[in-house]
Amino acid sequence: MISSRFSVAIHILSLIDIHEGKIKSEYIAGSVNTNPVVIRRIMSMLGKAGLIESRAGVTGIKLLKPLSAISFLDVYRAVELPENDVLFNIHRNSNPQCHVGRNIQSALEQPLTEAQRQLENTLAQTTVAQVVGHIQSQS
Amino acid sequence: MISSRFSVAIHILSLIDIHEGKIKSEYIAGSVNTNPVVIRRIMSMLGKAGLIESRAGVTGIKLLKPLSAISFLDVYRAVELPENDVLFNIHRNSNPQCHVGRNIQSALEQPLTEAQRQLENTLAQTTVAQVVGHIQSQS
DNA sequence: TACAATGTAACCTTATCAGTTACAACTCAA
DNA sequence: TTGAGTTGTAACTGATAAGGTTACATTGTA
Repeated sequence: MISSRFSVAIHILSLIDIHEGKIKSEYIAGSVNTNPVVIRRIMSMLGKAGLIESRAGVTGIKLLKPLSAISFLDVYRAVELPENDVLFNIHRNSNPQCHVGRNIQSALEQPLTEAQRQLENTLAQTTVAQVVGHIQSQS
Repeated sequence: MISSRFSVAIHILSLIDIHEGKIKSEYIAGSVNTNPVVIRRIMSMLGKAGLIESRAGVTGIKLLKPLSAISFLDVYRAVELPENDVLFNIHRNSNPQCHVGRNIQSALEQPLTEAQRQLENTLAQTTVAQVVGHIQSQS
């Protein structure tokens, strides 16, 4: 299952936008209902992905792109798939002396890559701005 | 990341088909390069999903459907998503006194459900028979 | 009846995640 | 310039899940 970091990250970005950056990690933690360090940890990933910027000692977070230019895929890539960007964990070390063991990996690669591509395609089509739009339309 | 159970399950089904069911868990384990109990554990899930049938004491596994009728989605559902069938873990317990916290969950539900649906759609379009076809076309 | 295979429970190790404490580094206002 | 307040991170603690392993009861068959 994809970790809750992903949905928390979208929550964080929405709050930054709505409060125009004048917000601290402790406030965000109060809205998410978790510890400020959890928030700062996720913000650190968003920062490394070039989505936000913040500075030690300074209250406030800057969005480096408008939310309409930040897709779910951008967020997903920022906080998930740490090393190899692969969704399906194909077992390695199959027995090369077995015909099936020798070829199973290459047989799985194409369809599973395609499935991941479709998932990412869909994630690319929603922006965080749409989330804020939905939230603002609620009472 | 989706666990390797999924790819191992496809490996198992391919072997059963190629050997026409005359095969034991120990042999499969040799091809996958793991412990027979790991294989039997996954076979148990495939059995509960109605894809295969085997009996204690009897060598051999029966496919309950032709591989051309077993999609990657069938296998995925058999061995992953144990309880709630949800791919994205949305954080619960957001602060209901915060406008964002109160509405983030409903804002995320629709796009994430759609993304999962697209992934599953793609998985539904590949069958395990295609994997066996690919393997048999190799040397 | 004895052998061989399956089905499962139980345990261990490892990895990841989320929560938490602690603290260094940094800003800015008084 | 000092002190309060904030961020950035390291480190530790469960909790949970996965894969590997041992052990053994159950079952069918030669």
